[in-house]
Amino acid sequence: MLSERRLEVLRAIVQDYVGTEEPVGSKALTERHRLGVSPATVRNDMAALEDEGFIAQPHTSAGRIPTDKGYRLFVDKLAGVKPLSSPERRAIQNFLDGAVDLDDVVGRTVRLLAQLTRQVAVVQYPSLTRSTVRHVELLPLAPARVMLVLITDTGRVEQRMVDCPAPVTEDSLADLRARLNSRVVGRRFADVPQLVQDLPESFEQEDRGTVSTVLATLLETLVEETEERLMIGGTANLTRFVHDFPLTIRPVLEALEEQVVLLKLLGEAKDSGMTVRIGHENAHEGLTATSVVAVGYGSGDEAVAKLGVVGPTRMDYPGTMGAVRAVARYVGQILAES
Amino acid sequence: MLSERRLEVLRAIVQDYVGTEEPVGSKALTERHRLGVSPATVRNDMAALEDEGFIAQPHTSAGRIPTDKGYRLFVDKLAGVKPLSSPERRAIQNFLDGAVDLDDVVGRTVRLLAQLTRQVAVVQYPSLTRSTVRHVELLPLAPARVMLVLITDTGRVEQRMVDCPAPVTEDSLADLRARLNSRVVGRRFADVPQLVQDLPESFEQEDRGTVSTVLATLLETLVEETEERLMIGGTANLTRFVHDFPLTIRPVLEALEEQVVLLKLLGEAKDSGMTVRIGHENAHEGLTATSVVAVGYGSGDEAVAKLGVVGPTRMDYPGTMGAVRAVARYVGQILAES
DNA sequence: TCTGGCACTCGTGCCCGGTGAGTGCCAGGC
DNA sequence: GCCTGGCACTCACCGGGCACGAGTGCCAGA
Repeated sequence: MLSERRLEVLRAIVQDYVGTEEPVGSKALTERHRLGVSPATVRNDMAALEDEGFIAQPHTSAGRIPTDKGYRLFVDKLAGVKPLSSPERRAIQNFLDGAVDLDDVVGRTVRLLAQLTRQVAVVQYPSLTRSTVRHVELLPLAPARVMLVLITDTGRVEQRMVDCPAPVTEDSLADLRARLNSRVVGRRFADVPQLVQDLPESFEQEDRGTVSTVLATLLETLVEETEERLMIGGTANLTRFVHDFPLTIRPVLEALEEQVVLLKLLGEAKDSGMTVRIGHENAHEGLTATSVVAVGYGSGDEAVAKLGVVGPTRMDYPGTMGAVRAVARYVGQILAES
Repeated sequence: MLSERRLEVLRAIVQDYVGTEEPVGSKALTERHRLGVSPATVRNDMAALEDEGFIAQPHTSAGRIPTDKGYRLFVDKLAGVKPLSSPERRAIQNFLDGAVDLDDVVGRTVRLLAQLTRQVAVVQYPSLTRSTVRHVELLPLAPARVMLVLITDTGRVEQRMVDCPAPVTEDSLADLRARLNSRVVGRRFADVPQLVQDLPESFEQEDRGTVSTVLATLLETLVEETEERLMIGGTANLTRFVHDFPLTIRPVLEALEEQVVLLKLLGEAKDSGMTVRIGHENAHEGLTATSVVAVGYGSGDEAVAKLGVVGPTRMDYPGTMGAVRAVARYVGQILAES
């Protein structure tokens, strides 16, 4: 195992490199940190750290930079989560209050997170299947056309157009609405399919077609593809690193445009607690130079969705983790209030 | 006025520069185009074009590149709109069909436009005020809490939570819903404020507070700030020009993140016909190296919103204009069907 | 009015040596 | 046994000098 001092050297290297964005040498390290030993000793420690694969030098006669493995050790053992300052906390609250609907909440959260971390922010809408049903509405728009509106306890509203096989009367629609709601309100969306399974049978023959069509549409909205939505922001922050990954920016932007990739990325994060994936730990090859910090959020103790940031592996992990966690908590509160 | 041949030279310069991304010289020009004259003659023409401000040279002993004024002349007089190939048309239709709701339509449109033009695509949601009301729904979620849902003929659905001053009965809510809808359904949202102006007066004293609150919320959703929404995509295409504007990419990304800027940009476009704004014609300083091609779209003959692309001034104008126009038409069709 | 010729400009690429940051190693000291 | 100062070595980076060539403007002649 590495000695205490060597870990300290690694921590110093990570901190300096994150700050200066330049390979750090033994002399600079002893000048900027009170390690209590000479550069020569640090050099020996650095050689050892390099043997273990925690740091590397871009070329001979340059300083060292942390490897993915080095960052991993730093995040796991050496760094805590830096709590936000109280002005920052107030700013978060002020910024998130006053959102008029869920789109607004998510939009503000993305901007806030991007601004706080100065990185690319990704916020997932509350998952339908993990939310509970607040109300299901059926609106007759034309004789054989109904709009289905789903409302969750997190404020998410989804609507679908339903083309019925036959004209529907106002009365039978009201009937369906009432019976549907009595079964599903307050239940989790994930349970809805089995809760409504036998519903068509309880209707008159003539309405069964309509009921089945409506239910089919309802179930379709719960399919993963349509139920998962997200918003991203702060992509301009990618350009902050234009000098050290000028062409790496492209695959990242491309990955960010692929909702599938992002959803997978967030999906891989643990449901509870914070997940940090560093460089090559990300499966997607466009993101091997980036790290992802993600955390679940929800109105209660259970996560209904995830949010996080994407940035270069050389990021301020303690600060980023602090901001991500704090924002997730506040968003949870806002959702619980609505 | 410029002679026919000089215009031809300008056209050739624009085409070559767009293709090669490099300043074009007199010799290369005569080799690649059948101008019927020698390089020396072309040089004289180029000198004249430069005097008039249509082209410029980045430095002595380099070829010429078009100026914003040169592109302007090219777009206005020299270039047509290039119609799409029929496979492209089919691809558009296939891609846009199968959208499940408006979000999906807009999302697909953005991706489609970005892919076709290989540039950044911007699509505005149908404006509320320019759409007509299909239905207004009031859902009781709690004794003194109502969800207001607006549905437009373009398929856009907006919802707002309303906290009422007093508990509302199911009956009075139904009453309000009925009276409200009878007044506004089929009318334009822009006219709604005056249509509902005297509505509270016709209610019992005890319900007036609730009615006013609901109406106030309704009117709030029509305020410009919340009513305008848009989606962008294809930002990864910006990196295609990383070698010729490596740091210019940042202000562009920043501008794209500012919804306000984008809305203003689209707002400046003409309601009917296509608008092309080139380089410095854009007021925003982050966008002086980019051009915007925008066009209105709508389910009928009137535009309900705009869409377009943002790209470098050195873009394929005929192709881009063709793609933008075609996509706008198809989106209009899709909206009309829904 | 067009053309070929010619001198000139100047950005680009390349080589090259100096500089300095940083390293690895080693002998000596605590 | 671990730490330290000293020392030779490596090599990226920087700036100057130089050749090259694309492209131009101008002019005389057709």
